[in-house]
Amino acid sequence: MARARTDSDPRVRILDVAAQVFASSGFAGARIDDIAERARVNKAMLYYHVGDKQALYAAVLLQTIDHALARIDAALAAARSAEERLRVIVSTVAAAAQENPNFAPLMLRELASGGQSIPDQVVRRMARLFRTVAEILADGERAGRFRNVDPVMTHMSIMGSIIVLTAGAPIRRRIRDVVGGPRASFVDRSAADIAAHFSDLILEGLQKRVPAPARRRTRTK
Amino acid sequence: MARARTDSDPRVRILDVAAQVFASSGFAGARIDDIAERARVNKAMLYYHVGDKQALYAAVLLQTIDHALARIDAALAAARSAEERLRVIVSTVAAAAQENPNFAPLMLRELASGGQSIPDQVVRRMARLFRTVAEILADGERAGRFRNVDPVMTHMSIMGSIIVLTAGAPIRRRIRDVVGGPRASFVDRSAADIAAHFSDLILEGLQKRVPAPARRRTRTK
DNA sequence: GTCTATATACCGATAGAC
DNA sequence: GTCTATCGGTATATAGAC
Repeated sequence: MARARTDSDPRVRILDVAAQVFASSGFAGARIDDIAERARVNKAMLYYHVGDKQALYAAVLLQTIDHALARIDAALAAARSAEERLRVIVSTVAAAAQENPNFAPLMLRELASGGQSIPDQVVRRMARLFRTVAEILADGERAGRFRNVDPVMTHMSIMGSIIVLTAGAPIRRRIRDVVGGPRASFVDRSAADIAAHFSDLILEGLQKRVPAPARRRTRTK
Repeated sequence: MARARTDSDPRVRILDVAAQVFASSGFAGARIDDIAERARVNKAMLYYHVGDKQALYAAVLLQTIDHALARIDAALAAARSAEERLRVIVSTVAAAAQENPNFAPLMLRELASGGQSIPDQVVRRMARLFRTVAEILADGERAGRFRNVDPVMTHMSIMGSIIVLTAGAPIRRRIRDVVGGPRASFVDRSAADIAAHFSDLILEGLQKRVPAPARRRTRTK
């Protein structure tokens, strides 16, 4: 025991491959035979080590979100102001999503099925992330930097945008082929791009601002 | 012919039920037997009228996005300024998503699978919506009302947030049960709520503005 | 712990009677 | 146009030898 959990560990390979297959085919579309073959283990061994399909899926979800949250925690340790902390969250989630291509699809599929098969362990981790963001928003508001916004709406807007932006690359590519020529920078977005543009957008949107010397008319409605 | 396409039309019932089943179970998880039974048609009749599973799925996607786009077009006809037009898009998409509970899950699942099975017809409609939003952003920038932002990022941020916000209700409910008590207004969000909060956020984020004078320090914790 | 072989069930699609 | 019956393929899961 205390064996290094490297690629030589069958369970590590299985979870790795399973994450990939579940992400691209969904739970119902994933094939145990496929996962076993690609992980170079016998199918019976897969059942022996991880259990049935549901258990495998739950393990994949837990591992995926844990990895992302660990990154966020580490990055958040150094951040101070509310603006900075929010920016760190956006850039770290974007980086984690880009680094692990399975993250966004897995979350999107769970979102689509109403999160019925999300284990409680995973829900607790999601709740922790929400609490963190809510605290940041409250801090920023107390400091007079942020407007008063609904934390739930804001948190889901942030996470939703990052995840959709990350997972949207293939569809953007198809849309570009229809919209027309090789429009510059239409498709390929690095995590840094996504983080920069989006945290700008959201931070501008949150910031308390002087009603702008009412040029002429501000609102239309 | 020229028969009214009401519930008495088997094809209408089939597409209706299929949208629901594909939305909640995904393509691989959907069962033809299930769809046929719930649409009260014989399975062989389903194949006779709509074709195989892929054709049925494509028809569902097309019908779903067409219905949403028709609403947007109608609502957009009356809007003038860039701000107003963007607000109309946000509120109409939110309303359409809330009204048709299959819309968000179907889009999320396609997003997760990279849109491989989206028919070209549907891609063209998505491209048209993108073009509309891009024009609004360009108009607003020309009028000195919006900052210069990337239209692709912005469009996907907007659509992603609305869709995630709409589809996120069940997961919010699960998170609430973990985060704690019946926090007011944590879960149930009307389309109007979503549209109002989010279009505020995005419009503030886009607006050209004078920054607020920094108060003091930022941190409480 | 590892693999082969198989139980068991289901699902998409169609043939063919009426 | 409508239905029954069924083919053929494939999926998860396990039994049992080694």
